[in-house]
Amino acid sequence: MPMEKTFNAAEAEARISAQWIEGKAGRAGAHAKPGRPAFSIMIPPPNVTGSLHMGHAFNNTLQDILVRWHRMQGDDTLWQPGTDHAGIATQMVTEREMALHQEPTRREMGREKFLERVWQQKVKSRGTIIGQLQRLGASCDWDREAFTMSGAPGAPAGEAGNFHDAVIKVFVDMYNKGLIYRGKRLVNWDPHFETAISDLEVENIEVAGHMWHFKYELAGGETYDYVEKDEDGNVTFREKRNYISIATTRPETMLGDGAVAVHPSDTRYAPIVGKMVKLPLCDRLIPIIADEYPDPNFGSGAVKITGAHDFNDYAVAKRNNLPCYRLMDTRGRMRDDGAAYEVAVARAREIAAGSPTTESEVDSLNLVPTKYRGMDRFEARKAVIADINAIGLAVTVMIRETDPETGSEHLRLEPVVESKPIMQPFGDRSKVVIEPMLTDQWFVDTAKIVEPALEAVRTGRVKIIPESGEKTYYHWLENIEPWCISRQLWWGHQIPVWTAMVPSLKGEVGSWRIGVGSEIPLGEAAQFLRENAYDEKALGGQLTRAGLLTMQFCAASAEDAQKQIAKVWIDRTGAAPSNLVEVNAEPSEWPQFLHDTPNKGGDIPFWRDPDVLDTWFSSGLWPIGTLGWPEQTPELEKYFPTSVLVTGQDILFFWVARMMMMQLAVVEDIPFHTVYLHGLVRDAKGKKMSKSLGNVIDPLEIIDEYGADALRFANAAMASLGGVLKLDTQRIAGYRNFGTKLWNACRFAEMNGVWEGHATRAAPPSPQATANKWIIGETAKARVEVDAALADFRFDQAADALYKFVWGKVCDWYVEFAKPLFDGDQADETRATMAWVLDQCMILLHPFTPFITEELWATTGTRAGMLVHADWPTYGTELIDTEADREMTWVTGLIDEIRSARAQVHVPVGLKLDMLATAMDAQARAAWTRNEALIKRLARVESLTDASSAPKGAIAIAAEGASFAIPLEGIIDIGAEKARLQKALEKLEKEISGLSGRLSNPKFIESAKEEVVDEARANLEARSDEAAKVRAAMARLAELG
RNA sequence: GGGCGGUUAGCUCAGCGGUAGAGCACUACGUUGACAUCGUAGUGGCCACUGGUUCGAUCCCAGUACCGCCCACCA
Repeated sequence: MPMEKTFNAAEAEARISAQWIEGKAGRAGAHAKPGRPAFSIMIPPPNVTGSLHMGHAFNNTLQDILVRWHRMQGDDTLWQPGTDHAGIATQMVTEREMALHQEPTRREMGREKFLERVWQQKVKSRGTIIGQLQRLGASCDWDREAFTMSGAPGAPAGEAGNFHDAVIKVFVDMYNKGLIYRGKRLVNWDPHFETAISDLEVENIEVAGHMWHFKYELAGGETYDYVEKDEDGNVTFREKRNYISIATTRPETMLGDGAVAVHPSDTRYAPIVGKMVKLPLCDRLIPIIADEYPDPNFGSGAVKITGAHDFNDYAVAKRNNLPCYRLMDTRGRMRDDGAAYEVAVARAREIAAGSPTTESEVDSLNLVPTKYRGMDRFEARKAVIADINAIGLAVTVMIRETDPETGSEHLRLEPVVESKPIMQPFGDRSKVVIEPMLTDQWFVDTAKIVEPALEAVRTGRVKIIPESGEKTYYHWLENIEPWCISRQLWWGHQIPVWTAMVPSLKGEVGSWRIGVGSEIPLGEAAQFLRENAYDEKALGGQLTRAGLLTMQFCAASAEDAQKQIAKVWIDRTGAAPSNLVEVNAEPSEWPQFLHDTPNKGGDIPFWRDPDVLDTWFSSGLWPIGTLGWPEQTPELEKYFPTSVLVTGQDILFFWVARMMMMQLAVVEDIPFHTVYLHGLVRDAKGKKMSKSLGNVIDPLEIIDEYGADALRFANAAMASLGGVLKLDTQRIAGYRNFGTKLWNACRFAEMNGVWEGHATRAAPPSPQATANKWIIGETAKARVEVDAALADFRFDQAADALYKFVWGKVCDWYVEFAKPLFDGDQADETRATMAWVLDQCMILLHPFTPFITEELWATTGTRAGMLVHADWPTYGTELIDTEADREMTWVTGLIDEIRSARAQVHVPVGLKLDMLATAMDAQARAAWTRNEALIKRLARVESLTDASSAPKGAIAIAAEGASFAIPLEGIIDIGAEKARLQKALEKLEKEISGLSGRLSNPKFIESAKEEVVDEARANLEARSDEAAKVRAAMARLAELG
């Protein structure tokens, strides 16, 4: 059956994809050859939130190119597929979906039911994603598909796996090494999702904000001389004041102020440092303190300090031992819990007066005045501003107003409100304003594990491409902050830490209250207990049964935790706890357990931390986790560290840096040798693709319209290093055409019986015809170029080389040369050559355009196997015949010249011309003779005869070693020919003047490299030669008039 | 405020010491033994600006302007 005119992508892709999958073409180690190295890539696991977008298509195309390339070379290749549970994003998507279908809310459902629901979402999205990857042609090992939450408790059937175990083990190990700790810290709190998030999940966006100025009055009616001076110390302003002026962009937080801070060097406030001010709207006094933080040149130079709601203020509060009063609940509303305001504020005054307290007590005190309780934070802001204005404590300016009716002037005081852009933090998922919130969270002590990650890149053990990525990497890691890894979500790996009641040792009670209200970070306490608890002397030598305390146990399972708990009980009391019961408790309920125990009904409660881990904690273990760690599997042995990580530069910190730190911390090895970072895919205009802009391009739509190969080739061609990748469908269409071009070259071959009698064509033939010799050399050049480009991750250069070779060399020239050759004596060797060359095109293009090449492979011969497992060629320059190369350059150059001249002089395309050779050296003559049929056909020349000189009215053609003339009196457009020659001459003269200018400069001769000088001389000679010929032709033309 | 990158043909981008290339778009011609998802020929560039290094700079260096991106606590 003859080939169709075009490749039917829609039909063939589905069929071929199924063949690859069923034949396990991407199986780990498929087509591996002895003695070849391993090559492995871990897919950046897509989130199970929906479907893949163009960025994924791009990213996975590059991976597949590398994987197919290595597999064909015989490397033991693994491309590990899988998906990421993406805690916050997936929980969000699922809840959105639930709302859409009027299902019960998450809280109504309860944790267990909700998790079942999310698993459904996971299954659905996973199916979509895997289907998309397969449509793209991704040759992953589908039998190894992984999921970052596989094997988690509650996973439905079919979701078994060991990733969860690996994550838990790492947590436990890192905990035991003191790399993970729990602590009450100010974290970024997302009031929408009601969870802590890491610094990286916060987007700082500039918004139009306001700054309000309030007066805080000195206590006891005191006053002071407020004096401003200029740089020279001259007094510029003096006033008796009874207040200090503060500025704020967040007035509602003033309710939780713990102090007003001024810079120690600020002479304006020196008289009142240490004095107390009355906190407006609150029945509290707060001190004026001196701290380095305030900038005396900004605003009034005095800063209100709200330790619980601002990162800077928190640092100041810590330094100065100020209480941090939390004002908001988890939803960002003003607190409405705890004791009545009067009671709370009374206690706050006691604390301020020196009454001993604990961090947990301070946290439990609700100092939001009754009026504001329960208000949304932005409502509270308005209310606070209004109330401050009402009591006259806003800083005001005097405004002169003219009454429009009476025309009378009067003065009015107006509060100072500056409008200014401020950087406001938003949750990257929720898009709501992030609230700094003082909560108990788990942290990775990144400072302790960062150094090996930095070192690995500094020493070149891990290479980041492009290099600029390394700088960014250093910059972030060198300034790394503790990583908050706990999330108050339900979907994720639950933190493997249990809290249990254990008997307290003497002296422990009061000082060792661990859990809510702990004085010591839990990690430290636990470590201390591990180190000291069994040494009775260290803890006073005696057990007391008087009390119980909470102790935390980090364990891989509840059973392990129970064993640990029992051991502590045995060590302390000599007996295991009678009735250890696991209870479910939210953190807010923990204090109840603390107070209701001991021994309520004889049960000893223990409970698990309800929080889950940050998604990136688990995806940070992707390389080892997917290979079966902690078991020492053969795959781990073989494929780890992985070869390359291909990922977007936007997740360098989120993922790449964390994988580096975690792998090095856990298995003391790098996760990958090379990191290839690519830019973000944008639309044709460079705009970010977003649903709201409506410019999202669905990769499946592109594949439907142009085929997967076209998308893939476009992706490869776009993959230049750095910057934004603008995706243009016109370009994709162009590469679809490229596929068609190859298809039709094969179709031409088929029509000419090229495949017949050339079933085996693994080795290049040894033809006689120059054109055949030449194309073999061109093929070798292409192979060398493609390999070099891919070795450097220059997908664009590889794609470019292939495009130029297949279209520019094979189709434009070689197929045309073959036409006359098929009619001659060398028809058979030409068939053999073309069969081989087209095979090479398929092989070399296969990593880029796997579908069409696989289809052609099957169509054009009887093959031992599929193209996906064909051998990648290794031939190189030895296949280049320099003589043939030179000759064909001469031939194609001559054809170009004749065609160009014909077109410009408006010779009818169909007209075959007689040509004269006015000069021809031996080499030129030989070249002509050997390729006469080719030149005649492509240049539409009827005959060539020798002539002593060019006749009048002829167009002149110059070639190396030869001059030709085409007599066209009466046919040619003399004006056009004159113009053509004039233009050619101008160009030549420009070149000549440049060259001779250089050559006449003695310094050039002296300093330039010899070969450069020689080249310039040769060029000058050649150009001068040509120019002479052109001038002669112009002279002849002039005679014609 | 700090860091990184960019500025080359109408558009999207390569090139990166010897005075410029591709694809698309555009123009003209074209049913030549595969291909109109095509062919042939062409038009189109003070390589952002200003200095410097060099025999020679789009390329190296410094500065300027503009544009991106990332990071950052100025209340």
